[in-house]
Amino acid sequence: MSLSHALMTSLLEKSSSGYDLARRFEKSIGYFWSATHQQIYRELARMEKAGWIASEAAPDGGRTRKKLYKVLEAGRTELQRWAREPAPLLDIRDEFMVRLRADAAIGPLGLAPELKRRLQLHRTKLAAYQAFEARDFPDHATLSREARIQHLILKTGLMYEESWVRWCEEALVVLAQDETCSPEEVTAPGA
Amino acid sequence: MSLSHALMTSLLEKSSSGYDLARRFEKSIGYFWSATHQQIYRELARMEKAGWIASEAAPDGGRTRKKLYKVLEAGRTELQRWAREPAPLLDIRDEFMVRLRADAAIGPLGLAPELKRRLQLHRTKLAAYQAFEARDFPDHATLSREARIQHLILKTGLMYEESWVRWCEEALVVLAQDETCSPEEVTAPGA
DNA sequence: TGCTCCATGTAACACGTTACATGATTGC
DNA sequence: GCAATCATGTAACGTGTTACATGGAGCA
Repeated sequence: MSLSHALMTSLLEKSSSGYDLARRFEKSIGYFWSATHQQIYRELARMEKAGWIASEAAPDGGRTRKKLYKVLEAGRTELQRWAREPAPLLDIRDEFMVRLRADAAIGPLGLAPELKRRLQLHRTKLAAYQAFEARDFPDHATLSREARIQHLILKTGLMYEESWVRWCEEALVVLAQDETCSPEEVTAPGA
Repeated sequence: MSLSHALMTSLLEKSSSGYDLARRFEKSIGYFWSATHQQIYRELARMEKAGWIASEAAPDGGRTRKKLYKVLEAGRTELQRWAREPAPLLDIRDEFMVRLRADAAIGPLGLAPELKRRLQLHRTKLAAYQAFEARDFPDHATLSREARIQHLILKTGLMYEESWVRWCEEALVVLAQDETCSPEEVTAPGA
């Protein structure tokens, strides 16, 4: 997998400890790629063993156990090699689609509340991305290559959330045509 | 996880063997949810043990080893219970985004060819979905509830591929501004 | 006879998730 | 002193992936 390469990319941007990486993966990076701290520690240990990264005690005079990881030349080379490999398209694999199929197969299951919850979550995320965009990419012409690529990545999230917001709104209309009855009233046709 | 529930939903639509399910997951369902035959056999065995489904020899007079699985009442109940649980939003976790970040961090890596390949794949999928839509949902008003939900699911795929096609086209423009040099000319800034 | 497809399965491993554990530092 | 947060780790388990194995059916 590529968690190791995601971590190295993050370390190239800024040398960090496992703990810091875990927090970054919960926040900005985590909007596009999530990982638990256990995954991260495990992967850091492997990468150090492989000679891709090296750690040293944090420059705090030994007051904490904190380790600072930095990418070695071998790691940089590996990242370049890997980046040129073809990347698999991610598949959708959305559990909610399975639920919709089940709803179609065995009758109204009362999915509207869940759909509303999801719509709300997507709207929240969209607003967060729009705020990022306004803050970090205010002008259009004067950006560096690096900034333009980071903007491109952010636009993936914007595109994604915009699409889901529209889709949820449409789905609510479709479900509303049938779910005038409450979920409690549903009976299994095969029962 | 919900592979078991995806399989039960599929079995509700049509009682099948593991082999048939595997082929269906490679095709229509697999556009939204993929699974290998090993996963499927393992999951079918578990579900039979749990009393959610039952198997019998296929009605072919014992000429093949084929087993026909069908959903039991306990399985249907479980599916209804599960469908009402909140479903996690799927995260993006796209390896290509990591590659783009790496490209931004350590300089042009020659991602354009890969991007073109992905654009082509998305266009192909989009065309396939559009063909499904034209074939299965030709009119707009006279559809059953089940058909309207299945149309909704298909529209997820359409939305998804349309978005990616647009994004890839935009990304190509961004990368073209810098990748006038060939990948071979790239040197690592830190070397 | 040999090839391909049908049909099911075992085994080993990689990755992701969850629970639990440990000890130090910071702030009240 | 106590709680929260920092910081790292072990263990167990579930799921997904890959390789390999088995044997029958249909066809040239």
